[in-house]
Amino acid sequence: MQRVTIAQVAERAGVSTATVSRVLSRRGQVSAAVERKVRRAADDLGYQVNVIARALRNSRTDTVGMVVPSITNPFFTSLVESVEHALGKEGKELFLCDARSDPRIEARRLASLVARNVDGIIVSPSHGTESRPAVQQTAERLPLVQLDRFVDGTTTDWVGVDDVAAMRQVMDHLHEGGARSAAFIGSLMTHSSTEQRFAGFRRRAEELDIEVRPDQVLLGDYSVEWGEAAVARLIAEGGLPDAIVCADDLIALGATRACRAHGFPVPGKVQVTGYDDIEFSRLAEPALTTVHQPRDRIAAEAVRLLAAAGRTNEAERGPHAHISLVPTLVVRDSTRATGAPPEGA
Amino acid sequence: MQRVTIAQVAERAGVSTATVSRVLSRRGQVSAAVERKVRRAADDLGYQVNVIARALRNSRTDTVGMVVPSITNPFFTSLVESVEHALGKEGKELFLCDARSDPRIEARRLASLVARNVDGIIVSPSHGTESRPAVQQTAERLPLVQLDRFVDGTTTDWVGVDDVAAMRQVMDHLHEGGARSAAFIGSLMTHSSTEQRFAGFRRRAEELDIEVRPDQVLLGDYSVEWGEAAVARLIAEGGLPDAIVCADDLIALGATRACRAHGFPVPGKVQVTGYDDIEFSRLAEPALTTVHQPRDRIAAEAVRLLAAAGRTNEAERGPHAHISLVPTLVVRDSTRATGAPPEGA
DNA sequence: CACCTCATTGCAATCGATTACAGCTGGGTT
DNA sequence: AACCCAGCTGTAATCGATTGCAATGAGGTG
Repeated sequence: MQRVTIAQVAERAGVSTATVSRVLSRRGQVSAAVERKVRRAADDLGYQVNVIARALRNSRTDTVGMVVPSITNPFFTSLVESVEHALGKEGKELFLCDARSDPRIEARRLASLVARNVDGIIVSPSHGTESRPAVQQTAERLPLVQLDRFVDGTTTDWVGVDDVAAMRQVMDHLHEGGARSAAFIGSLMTHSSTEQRFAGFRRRAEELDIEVRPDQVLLGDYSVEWGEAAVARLIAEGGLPDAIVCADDLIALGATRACRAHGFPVPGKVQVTGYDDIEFSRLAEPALTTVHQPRDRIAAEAVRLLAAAGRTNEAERGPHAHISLVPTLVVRDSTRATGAPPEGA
Repeated sequence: MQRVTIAQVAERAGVSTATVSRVLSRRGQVSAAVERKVRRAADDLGYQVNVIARALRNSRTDTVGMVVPSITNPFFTSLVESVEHALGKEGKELFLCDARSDPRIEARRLASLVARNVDGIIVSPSHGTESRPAVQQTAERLPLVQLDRFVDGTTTDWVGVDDVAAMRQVMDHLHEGGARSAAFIGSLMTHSSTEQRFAGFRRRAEELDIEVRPDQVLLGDYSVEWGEAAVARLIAEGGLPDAIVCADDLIALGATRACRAHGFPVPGKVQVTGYDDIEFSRLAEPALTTVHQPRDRIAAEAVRLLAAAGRTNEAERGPHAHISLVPTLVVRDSTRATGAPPEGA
């Protein structure tokens, strides 16, 4: 395996390894005749550079590492796709790791990426505080950009959306649809995204005079199951409010399902909103009103920041950037059109 | 970045690099006192091996590469998750690549994995024939296992499910539900999976005397959109059969949606089945009857084959294994319970 | 006391590609 | 004719970890 080395190509072409390297990496001057001989030999032998050896010598791998909390969450997979696309344009490749929402696994992955000499790391941290040591240490060694979520109290580049602004749009829309009370279903506050989204939710609710009962703020995790369970609890403990605002689409999908299963039509009896605009939010019954994140743009900015960090010397690296993009509300069928009151109200 | 080398640890501990290496990789004999000194020094400096350098020397990277047609297809992401899990137990890591369903990108990814000296490759080829050269060449250099799909006429290890047996179960179930005619919606026959599934479909349909009109076999790609479009075409060109058998869940999700949108209740007027049992098949309305693939088992077998291939010398590698697991039918609400005739029949 | 054994430890080569530096060659200058 | 220069090519050092071989020294034996 991987038998053909530059030395063999050199021998076959009757030149030195230096010359072969110069031809194959297009650096330095080589006469046309020799170049032809070398290329010929390389093709004949099926030569392929050994990226490992090159990386050791250059301490550059043209590879970027990415760590996400869960590869089965469609939001992250589409983010990964966008990142890979953006990197492709720069001739870089992506090394993807799944942290399984566990800061310890996450720390191992980060360490392993550092050991692999990736040129930079893009991470969406699993935990708002427990991810800190690993992320911080990693950022001291390599260019690192946090994506979507971020760790409390770290100073690294970050790209994401303005959750507060998004929630403002959501609440305004629900209010127009007649909602005067609302529940919030999110993950534990250990993710910055839930924290931000909840903050935006609460602030605008107050401003619009939408009632939020403290026992109707339910925190679990980003999953369909949790959405279902949370709604079951709401129903058991005093009934549903006019609207249920969910911190992501998976939760919203589960919540919608549970509402309907318990005989509360959506959006007839209760409006439901999601967040992320994953593909299935469009397919759900009813199609989900949600917040669309500009994934390609987020990815592009992240890649740009990494590239910039890679070029400048570590010591003179400037202040870190926090890039916050504005997401857009996608109105579908799980909320009511303007002004319609709740059924039977 | 990555500043601490074995030499620095050696200096700090007052020993040679050889000794440090022996301590840190637990090989060879080292006195307890020296071992302590070395570990102490390594910890103090925050030493981490440079995997690149080690890989160059050992020509082993403890990394397995995986190439899938599309990372946004939930079936593949859950397969990836299973593979990563299985590899974790062996102390290996996964390098994941997305081929975007393009054999050319796929070829590039494979080449890059070879160049990166991965220990083995797991690939679900994008195309039944065009993927051949790249897969074949790669398999000559490295242990390689094809997963789920395979390339026509290649001799490598393969792990997947028995599509024909699965389709047999599907057809039997539909037949019991009263179906006497059926359509098939799949991807182009360029994927072995569609090919196999269609073969199983057709064979059992014949045996059960279920009518399959040639113009009701529609081939596009694995996507929700195609499922919707295909059903629209069926309706436009002569109406729906008793059952629609789809080559994967995404198609089935789209098909179901389109049926309902055009006023054909599922399973009332038409039964629909999927394949893969992705998470959203359970959440769809109605929940999808589908074929569950034993993903963990598939992944475990693939990893086992790779490990075995890695141990034996390439030359004396035995015959290649084709491991075919039996999937199970998951009956949900998009098909009819035993014996019920179509509505209005 | 001479000699042997065996556990430790160090030296230096090695993996494969890159590149600073030096050497060579042929043509152009004065 | 002596000298320069530019363009090409080769030699050898380098990246960091591993490991065969040799050296060292402590302890044991006769």
